Amino acid sequence: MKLCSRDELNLRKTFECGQCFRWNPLASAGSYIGVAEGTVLIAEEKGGNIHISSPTDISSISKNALMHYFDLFQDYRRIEEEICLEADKRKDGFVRSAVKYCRGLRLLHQAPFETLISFIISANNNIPKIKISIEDLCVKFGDPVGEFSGETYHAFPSAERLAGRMTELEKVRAIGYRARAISEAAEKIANGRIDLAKIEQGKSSFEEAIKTLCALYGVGEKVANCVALFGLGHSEGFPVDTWIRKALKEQYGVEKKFEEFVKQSFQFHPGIAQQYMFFYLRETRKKG
DNA sequence: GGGCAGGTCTAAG
DNA sequence: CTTAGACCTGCC
Repeated sequence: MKLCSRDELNLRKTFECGQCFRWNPLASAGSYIGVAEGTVLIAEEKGGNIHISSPTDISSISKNALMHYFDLFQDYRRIEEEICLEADKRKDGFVRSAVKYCRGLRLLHQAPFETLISFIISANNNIPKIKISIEDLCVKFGDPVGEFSGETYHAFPSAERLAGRMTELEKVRAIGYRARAISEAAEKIANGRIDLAKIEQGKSSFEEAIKTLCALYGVGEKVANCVALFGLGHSEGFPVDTWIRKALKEQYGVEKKFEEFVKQSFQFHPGIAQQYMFFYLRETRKKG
């Protein structure tokens, strides 16, 4: 189905900016395949538009759901302007450059549990290895949801599926010591000790969401901010990782109390601004 | 083969 | 409250 104009959504930037780990490029240029909303989906550009299809039955999935998943109900032109206006006030050319570079990048609304586990895995790790672990996790614990080009695709496993499976979790490729954090999080969610739905945007404050997430073993400030932003819809999320930390130091001379500075300086769409900076940094400074 | 990777935990001042 | 070390493991 036709989703939107290609001006509104850039697939490469959206899928490769580091917010998600399960969308991969297909052989046909510019197309991506991934599992989202419980289905195998293919995203491609056709005649100036973005189309979504599926090798399986896609009838259960509404255009509305996809619009929400790709954050298409938001006006990114206006968001970009507001970020730039704020940046201009402090003569911040760096953010303006990042915004310009990232046009078409959208923040996805990803499944809360998948986001939580994915970013627990991301700690002290690198992207290729994160993807290996998540893929292996899905193959070993997730339901098969479709095939394409001779390959089977799997859904992200539920908390119930992962709870109490420590021994098997330890065998997931490249997982290492993170198995314990995944196991504990899955158990707390499966038995209702923690309810991710209750800390989504609109149902709890951002601060409450961060506090709840940080109570989980293996979840610190950075991971909590990623989960709040990418999985729970909290636009205030502003993950401070090694790249952003370096930028805050180089661009603004900030070396500590990042949270304070960020709250003061990025009042408009902090999460989107952060993702723009992150992707801009990574793309322009690959390997030094 | 040592070092690094979208950090977090723990122990100690 | 701040800070140093350890930490699974695939890849360079």
